[in-house]
Amino acid sequence: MSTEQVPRRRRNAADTRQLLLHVARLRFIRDGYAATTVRDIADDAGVNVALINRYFTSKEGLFEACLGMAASDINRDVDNITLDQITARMANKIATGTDEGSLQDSLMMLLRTSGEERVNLMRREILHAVSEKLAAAAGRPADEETLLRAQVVLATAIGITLLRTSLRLAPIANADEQDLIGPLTDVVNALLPR
Amino acid sequence: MSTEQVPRRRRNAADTRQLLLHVARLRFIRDGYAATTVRDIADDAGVNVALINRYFTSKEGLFEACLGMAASDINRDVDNITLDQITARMANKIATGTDEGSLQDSLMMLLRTSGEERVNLMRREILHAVSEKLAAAAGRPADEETLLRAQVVLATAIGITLLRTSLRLAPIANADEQDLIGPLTDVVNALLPR
DNA sequence: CACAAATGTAAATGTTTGTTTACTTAGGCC
DNA sequence: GGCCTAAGTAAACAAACATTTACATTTGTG
Repeated sequence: MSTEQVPRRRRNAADTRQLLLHVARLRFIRDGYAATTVRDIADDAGVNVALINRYFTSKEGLFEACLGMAASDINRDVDNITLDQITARMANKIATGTDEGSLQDSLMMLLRTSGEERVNLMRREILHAVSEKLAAAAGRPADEETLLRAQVVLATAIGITLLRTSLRLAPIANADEQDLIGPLTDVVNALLPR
Repeated sequence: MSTEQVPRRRRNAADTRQLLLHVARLRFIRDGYAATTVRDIADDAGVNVALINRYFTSKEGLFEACLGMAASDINRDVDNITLDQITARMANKIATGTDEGSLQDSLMMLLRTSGEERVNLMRREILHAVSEKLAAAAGRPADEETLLRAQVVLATAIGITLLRTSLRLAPIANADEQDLIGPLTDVVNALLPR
């Protein structure tokens, strides 16, 4: 049996910064901002606590950086999306496991709050952009009602993600892509008919 | 101008207990478990911190009591509900402001976690019961797919509540009962066709 | 009215928190 | 190859935290 020694990482600021981002994101998503301690994060990364303040000035700064990552990931997912793709991509991205930058992760990250008002504004802007892209995919004039309906689609995605990852409620938590695609198709077609 | 002195409440264990429950629920819903301090709660109630431990043994105990309240409230809301009522009641209960025991409050409370596994089990049981009642309202045999579809309805309610109360995302955050009833009807009919 | 139990408070306790400081170690460049 | 800067660490810091203890006040009752 190997000694499970992590292959001793060489000193590299960029790599360490990235590593901290990665493990912090997982913690923030799973436990939330307040319940996550900077020592938790540092231990996960196998580095000293002080590095968090060195690279991100504060716990808050690290959180904002994680939020920025989630924003990029989720924007990439919904960019130039078409109405036909919404259902399939939602089912796929939601059902697919929690790998780095998955839609589930990004959505959960967007639900986390640090209490800072600036962060709340960021979250609102990101989600507003997402719902506008969904509304645009519907192809209809971007009126208030279309936007509202797009946000209900978004709400469904968020709710499903919550029930699956945070609450682990059966059977939806164990549903695979194939199980989800039917209900999701019905919801999207009902909310954003072509 | 009056001195704004709160009408000095007489000593009464039951009343104080209830008062603590009330203000704690609001805090837990708004700020989450970890971000809420027992001093916040005690100050809101205008009583000494030690009373929390006296009446609920711990912060955790107080949280569980709040969760129990939310469970009762939400069960009352979905008990014996019929398919026709789901849409109207969802739209009404979601749109209606955040008064004591509102559906929005109960749902938000169910999303809060203290980290304790026992609490996670409670939340899962409550939501499972809710989704079973929704499935029962659909009138169809209680197979897995009906339950899954009922949980997607629940997910939509949760998502909308989150977007409204926690993220305050416009325009869904400002939508009134009349604005919501259309999209909600479409979603419920699509997921649980009669 | 007195007194005992119930209700409430103030203050102290020991952790845990995020952050800072002073120090050590590794790595690239002339 | 020595050296200077970048990268990382250990230890200490004060503030905030949940909880406990010891004490005060109110309230119902004989």
